[in-house]
Amino acid sequence: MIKDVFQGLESVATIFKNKEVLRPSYVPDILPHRKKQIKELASILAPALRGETPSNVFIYGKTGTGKTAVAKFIGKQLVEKGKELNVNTNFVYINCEIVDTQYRVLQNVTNHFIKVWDDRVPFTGWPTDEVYSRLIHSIERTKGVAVIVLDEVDKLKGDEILYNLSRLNYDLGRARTSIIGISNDLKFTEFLDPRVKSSLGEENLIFPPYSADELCDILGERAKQAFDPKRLDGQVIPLCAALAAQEHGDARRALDLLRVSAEIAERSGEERVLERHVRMAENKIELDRVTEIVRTLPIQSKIVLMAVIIGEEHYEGLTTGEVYNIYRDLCKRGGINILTQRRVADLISELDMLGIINARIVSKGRYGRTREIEIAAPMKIKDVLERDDAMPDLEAYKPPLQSKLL
DNA sequence: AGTCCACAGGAAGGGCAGGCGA
DNA sequence: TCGCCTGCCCTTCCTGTGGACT
Repeated sequence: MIKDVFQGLESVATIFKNKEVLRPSYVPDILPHRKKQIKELASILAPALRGETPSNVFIYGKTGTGKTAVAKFIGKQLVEKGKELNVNTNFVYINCEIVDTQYRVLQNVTNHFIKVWDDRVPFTGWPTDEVYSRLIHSIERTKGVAVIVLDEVDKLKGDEILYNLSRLNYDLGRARTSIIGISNDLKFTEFLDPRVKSSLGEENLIFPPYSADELCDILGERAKQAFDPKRLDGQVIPLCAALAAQEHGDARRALDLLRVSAEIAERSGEERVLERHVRMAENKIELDRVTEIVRTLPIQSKIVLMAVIIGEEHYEGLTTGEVYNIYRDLCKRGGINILTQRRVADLISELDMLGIINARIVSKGRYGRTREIEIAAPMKIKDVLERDDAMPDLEAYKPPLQSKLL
């Protein structure tokens, strides 16, 4: 019987002073290299402080370029300034990846204005138009301006909600609203209803990716709060910044790298974070990413992937036909229906696009044209597949002999 | 030069699930 | 609740292809 498993662990010396500032959800007080965007957004929303309607804004930028941080930062300031000037300003933040239907967006926004628990709109049950009129009523009562941020707005199911929100101002009396849509998909607006498109895109803000130097500043700023300076080796921050800049200037990735590096250093009982911890963190993050992709793959793709792994262990220059033979065996063993080779070829292409395998077309002359396939991800993914309940039993499985050549 | 292999990959269409309006 | 629509997954059928072999 193990008693008190946390005994001794709670007081272990920690490298972190404040780990929370490295989390993606944290909104810093200083946003380096985003002065221009902050100024622009502030000037767009400034009319709110005079009780006038600010324009709707569409913010575009790749992940980790500070869109959300800037929006939240401005929102906080707006509400504070409003209090100072005695103007009622409200700021509602919705992440559309989590809240993705018309009803739930309306419900969330409405509930932001309702302070009494019993009066809140329930998760389900009300007709959508009733929630809408409750929202109008609630905003109306504030007699002020409400800024509604829809983060990852491209994840919304249907654009009706955008249309409804954008026409809120026509249904409101004294109160006013402004919508800020945030997306990392520039093409998103192309598919919108033209009315919504023109309404949402009154103002457009583009957030460019950070350069390696800029990421250094951002990390430095956060690191000041997160660590005691002597806990970090001088090379750690530049390395994290350089690795993240290689991707697409993603600050979130840079912060993740720094945090995971420090966690690894801490767990291995070291006093300082060193360059090699960053390298280990890079591998760990990559493995986590691939593991997650593999774990959530549909069963047929998992079996194809397993066939590739087994094939690579037994064959030289694995081809589509060989993978298909192994795949068929695995399906038979697991009692799973067998797809056609045409379909499996497409699944192989999909795995290739996900970066889990490499498949390149080669011509073997007399012996036909095919794809040569190899695993591109760490071999640990085999464990992930084997742990899957739906996978066929591989006990004592031997793939068919390599068909030709060699 | 022509043949032939082992596929790649496009096109068309069937079957099914889920969403939506009447 | 029903019928319609849409999107997705999949099959079937087909044409195209690079290079070793004849």
